[in-house]
Formats: sequence, C-alpha cells, structure tokens
Amino acid sequence: MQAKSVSLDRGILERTAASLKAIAHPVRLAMIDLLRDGKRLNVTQIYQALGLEQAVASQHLSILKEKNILSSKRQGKHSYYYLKHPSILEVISLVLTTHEG
Amino acid sequence: MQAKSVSLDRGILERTAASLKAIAHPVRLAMIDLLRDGKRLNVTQIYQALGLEQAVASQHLSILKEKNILSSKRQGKHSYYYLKHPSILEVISLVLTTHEG
DNA sequence: TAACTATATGAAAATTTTTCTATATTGAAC
DNA sequence: GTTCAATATAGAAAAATTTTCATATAGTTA
Repeated sequence: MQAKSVSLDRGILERTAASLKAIAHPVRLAMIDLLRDGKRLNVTQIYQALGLEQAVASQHLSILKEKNILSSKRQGKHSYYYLKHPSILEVISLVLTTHEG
Repeated sequence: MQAKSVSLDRGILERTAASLKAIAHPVRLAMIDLLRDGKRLNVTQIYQALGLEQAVASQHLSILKEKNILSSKRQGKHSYYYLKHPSILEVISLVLTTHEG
C-alpha cells in the first residue's frame, strides 16, 4: 500500500512524537511545571518538592534533557535544571483547555 | 499566548499526560494533521492516505477518540472522523518550534 | 587521600504500547 | 435473510517504557 504525501514528513512526525512522549508523563509534567517562570532548581530541590527518589528524579530529568525540553548547568556539586523552551508551558495549558466542558 | 501559572494536582497531571500520550505517536500525529482545517474523513480515506493497514488505522483512531482528541460520526457504512479540539494543532506547531535553531 | 554530599548510570523486573492476524460487527443492497 | 463493503475488536507476540535497587561518578572539604 502506497502513502500519499502528507504535509508533515516522517522525520518531523517522529521528532514531534518523541518530544511529546518526553513530556507525556505525570512526573515529567510536574517537573516542567515546577520550573515555570524561569526557575532554576537543582536535583535535590526537585526530588524533594515532588516527593521522589533521587534516582527516579535524575532519570526523568535526563529524559527531559535528552529530548531538549530542559537544560542543566552544573555549579559546584549541584546541577541546576531549567526549561530550555518555556513555550512548552503553553503546550500544557493548551492541552488543559481540551479537558474543559 | 500566555502560559497558565498554576500548580497542577495529581489528577490534572495524569489527565494531561494521558492526552499527550495519545498524540505522542507518529501515526496519530499524522492523523491529526490530516484532519486539519475541519476536514472530516472516513476510515478508508485515512488509512489509504497514510498507507496503513485498516486495523492499525482503526486502533489508532479509537485511541484518539477515547482520549477525546477526535470525534466520529457514522453515516451509512462510513465513520467520519474529525478533530474535537482543533487547538490540538497548536500543540503540534508549538512543539515544532522547539526543534528550531 | 579519605570522607561526605550531590548527581548519574546500569540492569533486571514489571508494566504498557504497538503490531499483527484473524474474526466480528454494522449497514446497504439485493 | 444473504452478500458485500466498511469498520471495529480480540488475542497474543513483539517492542518500548517505567520502576526499582544498587552502584558509580563528580565535586568539596578536611
């Protein structure tokens, strides 16, 4: 079976799906929300704020970093994480609006 | 557009993650893109346009329907699918912008 | 260097998704 | 009712994710 051409090509669809998959997790959404307003928090602050094991937080943070949602900067023995694309918060609020009504 | 700045509770995080997970798949993104501009297409039109097996298309469509991204209306022996929340397209274009640069 | 704190990584088990194949259902036409 | 076309669903195998637990690495201070 042959596909007609669509406006989004396969590569774009894959990358977009990968980004969405990265944020499509309650813990990772909570992390993104926690880092709103330009906040920069280290791993300890994040896992304590969210009530997670350190290793669990670290793993989710690295997924978000790998998928370009977060960046981090090491300062001494702390790694500070922050949103690389604050517009990702708009994605969340848009999705929230689809839950209304 | 301005992002909401709310602290999200567990239920909202779960529902938001579920919605995002629903669209976080290349095939389902392609379906959403295909239904832009208010288009209403039946299952045959969709699986042929995307080069999918009928059963695969039907399964992905039902996931999108179950998660409130699409609606469908049966007309005779055809089921026409359409976007329930066209704003979901903005989600995709926002994510696309995070791939630039 | 040793001890301590903060963060990252690995790997197996558990769970969830995706795909595949076949079959079931629905509605129209006869 | 039978047949055909369109769509939906079931069940199981395959693939991808998540969780858990243990350990490793990096940086600081003594």
